[in-house]
Amino acid sequence: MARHSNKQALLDAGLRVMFKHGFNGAAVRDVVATAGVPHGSFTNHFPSKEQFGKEVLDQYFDHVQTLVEAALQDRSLNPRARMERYLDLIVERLRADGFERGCLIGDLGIEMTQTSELIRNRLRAVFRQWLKPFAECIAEGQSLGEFSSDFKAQDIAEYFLASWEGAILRMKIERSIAPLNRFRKIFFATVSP
Amino acid sequence: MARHSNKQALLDAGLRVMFKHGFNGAAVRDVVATAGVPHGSFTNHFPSKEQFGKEVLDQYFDHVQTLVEAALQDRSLNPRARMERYLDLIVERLRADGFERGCLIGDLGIEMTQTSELIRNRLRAVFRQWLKPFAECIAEGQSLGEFSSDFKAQDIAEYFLASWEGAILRMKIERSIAPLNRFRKIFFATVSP
DNA sequence: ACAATAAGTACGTACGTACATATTCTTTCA
DNA sequence: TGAAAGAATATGTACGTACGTACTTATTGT
Repeated sequence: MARHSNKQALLDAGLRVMFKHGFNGAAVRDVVATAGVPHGSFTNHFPSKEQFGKEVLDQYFDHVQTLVEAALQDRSLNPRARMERYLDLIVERLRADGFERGCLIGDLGIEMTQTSELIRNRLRAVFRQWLKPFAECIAEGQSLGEFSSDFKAQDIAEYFLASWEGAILRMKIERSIAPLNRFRKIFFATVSP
Repeated sequence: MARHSNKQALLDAGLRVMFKHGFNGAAVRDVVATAGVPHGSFTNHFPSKEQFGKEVLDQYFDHVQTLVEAALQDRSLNPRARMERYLDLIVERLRADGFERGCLIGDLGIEMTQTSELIRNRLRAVFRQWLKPFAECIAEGQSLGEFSSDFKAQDIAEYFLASWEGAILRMKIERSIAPLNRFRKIFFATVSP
């Protein structure tokens, strides 16, 4: 497969178009035009638009995981600072998009859970995998006294990611960084021991 | 206007169809079929699908506001108990839908902020109005020592509603009440003084 | 009488997908 | 090593359906 195959171009374009118009609003014709590839390539590589969406999600989550690793595996930082670092990385990207785009995981979670079991099940697996390093990080933080031990580390991680998605939602509506900063400030202050 | 005019039937059906398929996935034909009214009624009452979506949102928010008032104006309860009561009322409705439907405000916030300034601006106004009674309730709770005074009441209210939307998002993916309960438990425990 | 609502149909376009064919890449064996 | 065979990818077009909206005429209510 070539370095920049049509399939890869379609996945990249799909991410961009789905970010802007959502899954239902992302027409296959828009995607192939954005990718600059002929129409037939879509049919060749993807049996359906639903499967295409699932693969776009997979690729997006791969990218998210590189950010998670970059932040949470930085042993030069304490657990809490690692999580703040993760938010830094995400905010950097959200700012680059003018706070117009959010998170594809949240976008598909809102739009597709009632119409595609394929994507809903993938999202469930994504969350499970996404949470794991955060739960571990928080558990370590608890043993260092950085996080309250009133709750299970897993529960705090779930609360953290879900609330973060809520903050991004509000960010999209306001097109402002304020909801993100508010979340950071209150979350870290309130989950301290 | 009759008690059950076609316009009202369309708004009701629109809410149902948009809950299931989102705005882009809600075809006008599906809406009129669900409403059991002829096709022309849609054109008569709404200049565009976008305007229709905005009116569906308005009506939905009217309903949300009745729940806010029912809970937050119950002076027999303390501020914190009033907010828990609000969550009770919402959870009751979410459970009735098998945790498949979420909140239309969040749904449109994810799907429409990049494609409809009409709806985005309406959502901004909705949030402003939605927050107000919560900020007042929290301020009262702060004076009673029920909420931490480390943050402005307004900021806690924003954090509360945004994080709640995040919990609903996760609920939709998992089709489970767990994310809602987790939010309640951790939020109220952590924003205590 | 007039305005508002109801109703049916039709238009031009956009949709996801199917399909036939051409080209490129990979594997296999003399 | 090199050519033939087979698989994967590339490409253009066409199909049947669904889309949002416009338009004309009827009915109701004041």
